[in-house]
Amino acid sequence: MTSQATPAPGRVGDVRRRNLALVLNRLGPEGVASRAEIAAATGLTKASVSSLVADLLETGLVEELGVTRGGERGRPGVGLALSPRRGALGAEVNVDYLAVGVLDLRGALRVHETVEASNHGRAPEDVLADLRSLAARVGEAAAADGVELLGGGLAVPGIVDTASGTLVTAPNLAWAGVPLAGALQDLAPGAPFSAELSNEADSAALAELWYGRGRALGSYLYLSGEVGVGGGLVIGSQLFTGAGGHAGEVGHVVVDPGGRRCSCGGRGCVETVAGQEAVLAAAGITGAGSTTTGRLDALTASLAAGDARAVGAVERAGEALAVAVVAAARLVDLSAVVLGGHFGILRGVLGPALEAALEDLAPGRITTVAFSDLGASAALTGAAGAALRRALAAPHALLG
Amino acid sequence: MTSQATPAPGRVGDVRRRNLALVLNRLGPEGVASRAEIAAATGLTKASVSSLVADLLETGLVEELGVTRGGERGRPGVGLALSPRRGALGAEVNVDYLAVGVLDLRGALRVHETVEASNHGRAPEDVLADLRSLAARVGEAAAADGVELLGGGLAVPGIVDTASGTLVTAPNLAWAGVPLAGALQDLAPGAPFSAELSNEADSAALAELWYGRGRALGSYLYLSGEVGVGGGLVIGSQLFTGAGGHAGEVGHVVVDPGGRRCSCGGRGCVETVAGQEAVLAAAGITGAGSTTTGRLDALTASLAAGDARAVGAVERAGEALAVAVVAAARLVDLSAVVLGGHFGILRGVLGPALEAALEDLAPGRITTVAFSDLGASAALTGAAGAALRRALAAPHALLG
DNA sequence: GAGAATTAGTATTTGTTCTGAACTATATGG
DNA sequence: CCATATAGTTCAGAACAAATACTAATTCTC
Repeated sequence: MTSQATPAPGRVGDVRRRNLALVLNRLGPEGVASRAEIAAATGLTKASVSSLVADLLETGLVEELGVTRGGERGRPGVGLALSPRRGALGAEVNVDYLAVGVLDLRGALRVHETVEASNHGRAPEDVLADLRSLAARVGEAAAADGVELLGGGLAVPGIVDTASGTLVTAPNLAWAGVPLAGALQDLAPGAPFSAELSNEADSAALAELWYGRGRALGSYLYLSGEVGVGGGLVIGSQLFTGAGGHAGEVGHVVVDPGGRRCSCGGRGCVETVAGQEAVLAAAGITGAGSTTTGRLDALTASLAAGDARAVGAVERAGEALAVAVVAAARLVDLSAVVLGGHFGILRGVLGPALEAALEDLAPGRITTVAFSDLGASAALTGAAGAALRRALAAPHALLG
Repeated sequence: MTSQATPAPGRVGDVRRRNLALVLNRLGPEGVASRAEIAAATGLTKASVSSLVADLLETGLVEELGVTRGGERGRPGVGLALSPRRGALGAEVNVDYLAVGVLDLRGALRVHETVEASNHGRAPEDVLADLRSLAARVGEAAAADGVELLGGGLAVPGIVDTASGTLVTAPNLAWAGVPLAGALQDLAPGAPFSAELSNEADSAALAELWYGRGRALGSYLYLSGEVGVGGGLVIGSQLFTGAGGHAGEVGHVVVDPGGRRCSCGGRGCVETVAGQEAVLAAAGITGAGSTTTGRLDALTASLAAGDARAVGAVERAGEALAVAVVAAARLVDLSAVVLGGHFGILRGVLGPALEAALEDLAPGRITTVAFSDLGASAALTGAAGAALRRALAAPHALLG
């Protein structure tokens, strides 16, 4: 829910909490700054910044780097930066694999391990047991590398209830109503911030914002091509979750009111044209005795060979995506799109088709069409990054 | 822009500013409360509430009502309520009329005056001169009625830049790049809060939220049928302005990728099917020698007579709107729509067509389709209401 | 190379604001 | 008339940032 929650009364201590986070966020993007620079940038006095930084050093989130040479006159400042000795664990349960990684506060993915496994229809408890042991192994590797975990995050391909840690429904895993609170607790045991559950497309969209193509954009629609078509809306450098908490569901925007029935019960949805199954079927690639990965490889081979049927199928997918992108552009006033997931491998044909359709449907409206370069670690990076930001937003929780 | 602006440092005084607004908002919806009730509801101590209320009484925004009888034991509380002696002026410049009204803090429209005039293509300075004298007359009437103005707002049918008070473009008025800062200053001269410029559909959407059908909803898409099709997104009881500040532009969402070229340069936009001109043309109602109002009357007459061509035109408009509404439902996770403006007079045919199309395209997704009952004063009510809320959010500005 | 200039960071006092506890004020009920 | 209950006020105490005056460390200039 986006609505303003409980009307918490303002207390005197809130001021310090806010200023701690303010100073910390100054350190975030730039990397290094001195107390004096922070004072100038935030409007706080040097005295206040000194006091706040002392607390932040105590939390372990920040460390001093020693004197920074400016070549100018006067006493040199002491460099301050986010500590690479603190991090968060990000995990992803997907249809074809499990993945866990540890991201430190400087943005480096310090450990990263993937286990290939077909999880569709598998019992959740079995998958979660595998995830638990993988997370333990990665967590130990991170500890050996000197990274202490602040929290964690788990991204899943389905609709989630973050508050309760429940996976409401994940058609591609054939899971529904799976309580994951226990699995979340085991991701980063003993960490000061609790792990949260998130949707995979949302996490990937955030990974783009913090570590990928979105850094330069600030506001964009992220499109994730997996089995379905997922989406995440980033508005003003923040994930926009909408009225009910599940915004950005691009897969079921209607692009052809007279079109085919969709599995959602609707008609003419994006997924009926640009979903993986729809594209493969339209390209004439049958599923007989082949894995999803194998069929996608066949599709890229057909595209490379210039097969007209395959090219046409991907072009139609691009046109369908364009209709949905224009809807987003009009409704939430966006001008950029970032494409990730399997859309990346279709880039050569999909990109031009999408751009051409956008020019036809709404000339000049969309000014940026970018493809992700984060690859398969996007979702876990986003989940871990979100955990780090929860810590950066509440540093006071780490103080005695 | 939705992005976080300047990183203002937290000061001790911020706490009081926030708590003043917190207490004031407790008074808002309910109407009456005692200091003790406010303390219990907000979590502030009785001592703090007493001190805050003393300041609020000084601002004139709040007044004591005398002892409230509870019939229970103990000392009775003193009722507190927003003062009906403070209000804001709302104004609207539209194609066919000028309108100005004064809304008080209790939500009553105390004065309201409309001047019919065809403003299309008229010189802005002439229209604004008329507006100025109308606002002066209404302002004096309000003063005579004991209402002191806190601020004002002006709603216009076009794209606005609120920060600079500029009307960027208003095709239906044939205006572009009109600086309105001067006109805004003259709306409520001497008022402590400066008047702001807003888009008409956005203001109408807010009027629904605060005084209309939106009170029970909290999140919805408002659709305004004027010459064009405008929209306003309300998410979590707040107007959502999107990445660039102009969200909710429903009129140019693509509903028919193979459809007609639109005046915007795009193709198959909502307005090419559900815009006033498109509907009238499809209904076979020619424009020869008749005003817009006259042609709309002819359309309603045809509908009442069951004319197949007119009914079909409105039904197709409903189907086009449904595609856009589903896009909004998916992208920002909404489940309610409120229709206003000229859509109200088409209600009998448009409502069922829209609902049927919604059931076909996305069964169960939209649970509420409501029509506005605020009539022609919606936009000015929203503009005035926004001015009142600016005052309620910053009561400290009224203290010495 | 000594002192002036300049910038970084710290210590101390002051004013604002909330909290908590004790207190006064005003009602109901027996 | 007194016990009880609720409303509201007063006052000391703690937390906090601002303002001011200070110390620390470096470069520039003569």
